[in-house]
Amino acid sequence: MLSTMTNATSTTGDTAGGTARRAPETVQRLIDAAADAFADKGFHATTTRDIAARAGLSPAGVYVHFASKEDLLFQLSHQGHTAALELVQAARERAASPRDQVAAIVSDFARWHAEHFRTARIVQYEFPHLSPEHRDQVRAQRKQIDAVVRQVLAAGVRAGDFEVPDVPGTTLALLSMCIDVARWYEPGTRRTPEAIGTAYGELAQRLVRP
Amino acid sequence: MLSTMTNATSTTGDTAGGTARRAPETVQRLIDAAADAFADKGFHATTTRDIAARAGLSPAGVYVHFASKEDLLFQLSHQGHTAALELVQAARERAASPRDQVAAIVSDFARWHAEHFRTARIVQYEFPHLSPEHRDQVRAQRKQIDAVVRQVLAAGVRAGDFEVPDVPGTTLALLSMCIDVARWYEPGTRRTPEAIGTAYGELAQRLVRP
DNA sequence: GTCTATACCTTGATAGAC
DNA sequence: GTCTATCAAGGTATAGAC
Repeated sequence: MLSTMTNATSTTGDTAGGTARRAPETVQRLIDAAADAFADKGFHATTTRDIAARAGLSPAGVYVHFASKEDLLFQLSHQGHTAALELVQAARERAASPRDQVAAIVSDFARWHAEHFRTARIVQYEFPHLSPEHRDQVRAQRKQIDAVVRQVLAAGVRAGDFEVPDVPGTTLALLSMCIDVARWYEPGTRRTPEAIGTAYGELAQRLVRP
Repeated sequence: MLSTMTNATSTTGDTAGGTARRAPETVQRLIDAAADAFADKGFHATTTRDIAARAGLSPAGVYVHFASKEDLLFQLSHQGHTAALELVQAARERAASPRDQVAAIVSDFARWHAEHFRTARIVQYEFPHLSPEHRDQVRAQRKQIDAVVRQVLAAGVRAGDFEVPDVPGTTLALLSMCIDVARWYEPGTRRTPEAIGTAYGELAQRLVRP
């Protein structure tokens, strides 16, 4: 799937069959360090020295595992989108009716953007700083997330459970609502991530009811 | 109101009574140049050299009018938030009933985030890069926008036109929906800014109906 | 109020020993 | 696979002439 990955990072691709055996531990530590740094200061304001230090490596140590700072951002974005997609798919499978599916998906998606708001901010807002090739890959992941919601809305309309004049537009609006949580949420916000999720799930149901 | 403005930029404050007479033309040209540059590359990736060049000045010319690059970001953010607030207030005054007011506000706010998506992105997503003092000032402007929507929702509930279990939460969700337009919109998107506005206004009405 | 020139610093990334 | 040392480039901001 990630056939255009750089050599420097192809060792991360052990999700396929577990053939890779070369210590991916440092790689993940670097990704986590980058996530912290990018979340604190933004992609461009973060130095590779800072990332290396947070991971307990020398500045040069980064380049053994990643081709560039941008490559680090890509791996991080890719992991984040994968997590989000799996979350949304799991929510759909967990619920039976379109009504419950919409609530489950929106609830979990919003909650994820609150709980992981640091990662989510990078994933959503540093996207323009990816290279064109990496942007394309992430865009493909985003389309998959969008497709899940759109299909559920369409199913609900077909079943007569929903009244949605504009399915693609409403899909986008629902996802927007959740994604924007990452922008405004911070620890100590009035509501917990769980409460935000529940509230947004109910808002979604109100929006699509006939 | 902007009493804590830096000296370097206080000449911009001629909105009060028109007492300032010192060519604010170059100042605005610099702000516009910064807007273009920040939108293209982000705040931190933009160089002061680039801003100066776009405004037709030497690198040093910037510092006659602004104390720092961050100061430029603040002026730009402040102008953007002022425009957005005025837009929202105008929409409320234009409509009579809470139902029409919600539609007008959400429609215009969403449309603004599409039409001015370059400015809006800076305004919304470079916010963390403002200095603490400047962040406070912008936060105050945001609260004013939020208050307008919240009051309209509350009025609609009182009048029995709306059913909104959670007024502050729904206010936030409606604004979120609109703000996120700036993230995904780009010229050539399926729908025009006007169509997006209309669609979002209708979504808002669906969301709050009893 | 704008320029040229530049100080002074940090950046991303590489070379080569171990 | 990690280090120390370092490069070339480019960063913000200032000094001082005009």
